[in-house]
Amino acid sequence: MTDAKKSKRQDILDAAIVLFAERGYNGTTVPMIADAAKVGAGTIYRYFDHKENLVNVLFQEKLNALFEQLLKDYPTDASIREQFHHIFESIHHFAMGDTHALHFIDSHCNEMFLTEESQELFDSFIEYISNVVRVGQERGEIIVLQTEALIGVVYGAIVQILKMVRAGTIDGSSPLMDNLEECCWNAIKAN
Amino acid sequence: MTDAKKSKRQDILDAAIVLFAERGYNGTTVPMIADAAKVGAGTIYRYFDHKENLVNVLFQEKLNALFEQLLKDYPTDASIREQFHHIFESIHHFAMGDTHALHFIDSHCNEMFLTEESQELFDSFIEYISNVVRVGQERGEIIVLQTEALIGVVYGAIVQILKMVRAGTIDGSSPLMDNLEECCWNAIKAN
Amino acid sequence: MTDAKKSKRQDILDAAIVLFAERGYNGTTVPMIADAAKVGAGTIYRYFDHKENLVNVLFQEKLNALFEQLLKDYPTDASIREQFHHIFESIHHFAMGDTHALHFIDSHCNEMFLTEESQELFDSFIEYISNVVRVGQERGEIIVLQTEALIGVVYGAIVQILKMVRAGTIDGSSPLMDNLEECCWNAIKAN
Amino acid sequence: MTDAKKSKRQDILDAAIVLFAERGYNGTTVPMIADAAKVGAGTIYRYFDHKENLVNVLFQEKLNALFEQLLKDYPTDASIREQFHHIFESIHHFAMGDTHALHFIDSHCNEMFLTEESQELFDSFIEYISNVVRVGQERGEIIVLQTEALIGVVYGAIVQILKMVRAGTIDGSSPLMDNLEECCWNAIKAN
DNA sequence: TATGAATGAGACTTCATTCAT
DNA sequence: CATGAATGAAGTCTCATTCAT
Repeated sequence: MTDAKKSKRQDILDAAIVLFAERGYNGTTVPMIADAAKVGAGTIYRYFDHKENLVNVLFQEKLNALFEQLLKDYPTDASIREQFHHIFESIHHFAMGDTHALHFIDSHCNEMFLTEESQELFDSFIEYISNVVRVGQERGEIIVLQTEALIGVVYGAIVQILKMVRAGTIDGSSPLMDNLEECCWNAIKAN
Repeated sequence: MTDAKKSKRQDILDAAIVLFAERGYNGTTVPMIADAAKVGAGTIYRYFDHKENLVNVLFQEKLNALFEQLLKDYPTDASIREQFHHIFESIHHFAMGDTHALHFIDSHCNEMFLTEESQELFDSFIEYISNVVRVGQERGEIIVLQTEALIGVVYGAIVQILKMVRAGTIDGSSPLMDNLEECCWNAIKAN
Repeated sequence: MTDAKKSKRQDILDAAIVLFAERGYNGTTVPMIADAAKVGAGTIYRYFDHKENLVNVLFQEKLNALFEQLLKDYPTDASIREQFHHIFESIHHFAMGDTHALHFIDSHCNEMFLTEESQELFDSFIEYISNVVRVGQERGEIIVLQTEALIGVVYGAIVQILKMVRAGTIDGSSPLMDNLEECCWNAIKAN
Repeated sequence: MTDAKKSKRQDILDAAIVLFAERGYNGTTVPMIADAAKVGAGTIYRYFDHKENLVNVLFQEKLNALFEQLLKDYPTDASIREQFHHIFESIHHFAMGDTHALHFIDSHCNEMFLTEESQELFDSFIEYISNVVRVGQERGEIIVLQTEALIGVVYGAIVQILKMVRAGTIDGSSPLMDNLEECCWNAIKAN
């Protein structure tokens, strides 16, 4: 009771993301979630139509949170390098604050149980970054190669780094992360 | 009988890897595999003790194949840049020849149903590349940062690129891939 | 709801013992039990970990009930003949009250799926009777032959008689049963 | 090869009876039998239509063997006591020569997979002994009680004794067995 | 004749979902 | 609202039986 009484709905989401991140959607049972959330199994169905609904709600909420983080104080008028810094830092900050969210998003973003809405949201997230890359290419700050490919390089690198932070393989604090940001930038910067 | 007489065991493995890559281990049922392999469900159990055994055999076979590809004509005495080229090209070549294998490996390498043997094989694969990075750092060809982190950057980038090739988002042929190799190298090269 | 609200657990046990007694453990399927108990197949697994657990619980419950019957009003200080009467009557009474229990116990007491606990319970039951025989031998009331063999004679005879009562071959009411008790006693009495 | 090369059919029967006696019909798989008999699983189906056929053939062969043993040198004109001796000895001898047969017969004689023919054969075996008891009752050598009940006492006792011999609990050699025969006789003799 | 790989029906068991309390 | 007992469809796995060799 120290922490107030968050709504059951939130308890369920909080329990589910940990399990989905660790065991995957199909490896996680509804009773597992209920136990972890300390609610009855039936209660989950008061808040979510079914398991697929739950995972989609979770996916969208987390992606929206990441998106929000990204848009917060976005340096629209800054150089692409500075925008890149903001993006990297936003994702990093997001992953630090919500240990399982980024891994959950990445490991579920291609699953067939995602609704069109979920997929579109993910696409729009990628698209947002793509635009930055495209502008960077136009401005000569970023190497001119197929945009999607560059996104892949950077997205893949960042997500992998943060997975390793989550796993404890590497440390997620500033000095190293700043250097890794530089690495990622070096991968796509012009020249 | 027109085409050949591949063993049923291979039919099963071939069918399973596609399904595991597309739907994940837990999202794939044994009857699905049997149907795709055009064998009876019971036949699968002649060749594999259980589903977990099947996924582990597959994981190890594919990882060994990747490893072989990597070791084939490995330029031990070349510069780290040339070794990096060989590694990138090997993985690329492997992914081109076996569409689902790399994605299967990457999406299952942290699952709890992998046996110790499977995990150790994966670790030894990562370790092999780590050593290259380490030597590169000693020789001043690669930036000096925590080795694991650099591996993460490069591994994440490569795998993500090849996932996108598999998905058809980007084209896996030479000119682009050579450039992407350069991008990855730029991420970790000294200076 | 007219009749009472026995617990599902008891419904399952009641259905299972009939089937196990009639068809044996391996000849009885879980769906058979579920149908007979008028519950869903899954319900059985709320109360019992697996089929083996169910048969062991049943074995121990019935054996404990028989043991209780045996110990109830046990004439510790009476003659061995009187103790024998009590034993015979207890088993008879038990078999009359629970048609399938004795046959179930006898036909499953050597099966490999019984846990050590189940086997020990059965052994302790036999041991209890053995002690009576031993004392009878010491007191000169019972013939001096290997105790186990005498137990076999009497146990085999009683169980077979009660199987035949169950099958309807013979009638389980007093006059005949009293005579059969005398027969069994005659088999082992001294002189 | 020391022992000649018995027919495969016999190998199968020999392997099957051991397994049926130890694990029951339903607890024994056809591959188990094939392995124990050192034949291919398919071979079993050359000699027996199906598993049920096998168990019925076995049941009838063993019962016929027991019957033969019983009829061999049967002392038709002797006293009932002497006939009883012959019966007891025959069964004992049969059980000694074929370790698993009696237990197999007893533990399968009420199963639902027995054909009518098998059941009738068993009934005729019991009937044969019943007639002896009946004559004994008429002659005043055996107590006058429902014949079936007396059969039950004696049959139950004998079978249980021989099960215990098979299990090694008691020793099946002469001095003890003669005494146990006397016990069984005492159970049913007149006065 | 003998084999054992192959099959698929059916066994045991799990789990998403419902519903009486 | 919340629960968790109950359900049965569906999953994993076994095994009696067939059939190409």
